[in-house]
Amino acid sequence: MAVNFAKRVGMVCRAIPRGRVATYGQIALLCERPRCPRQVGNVLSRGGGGEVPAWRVVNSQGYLSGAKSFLTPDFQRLSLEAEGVAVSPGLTVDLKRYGWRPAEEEQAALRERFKNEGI
DNA sequence: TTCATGACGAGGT
DNA sequence: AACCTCGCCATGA
Repeated sequence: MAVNFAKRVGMVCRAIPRGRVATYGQIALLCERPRCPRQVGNVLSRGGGGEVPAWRVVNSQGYLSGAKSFLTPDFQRLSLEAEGVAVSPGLTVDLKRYGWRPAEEEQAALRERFKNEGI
């Protein structure tokens, strides 16, 4: 494999601040794999390379598409609400309000870490 | 090694 | 709004 995708996904997810959410597509971009949002989901569903706050990842519409893959179906919703993220009855969050928007410096720092750790 | 499987996303109907 | 189709490609069996 060219790079360790799973480790990158884990690293990026751990960079998502408490109280914010990121989309699969966004994670893929930050992993420098722009066409792999689906693979991000694959990785997370298998545990995501270490301890990862996978509940902060939602789809491009803000929907908690992975909710049923956690220990219990409401684990993701409860986790998000516990850190201040409002989850609608339809199991969606407002990306405008809670979407993570990493500064360019933070994105560069992640790329640097990929390089340093050879992943 | 090949092959089926998706926690996706964009575009179309 | 609510489907449906298709391209995508890292995993694991």
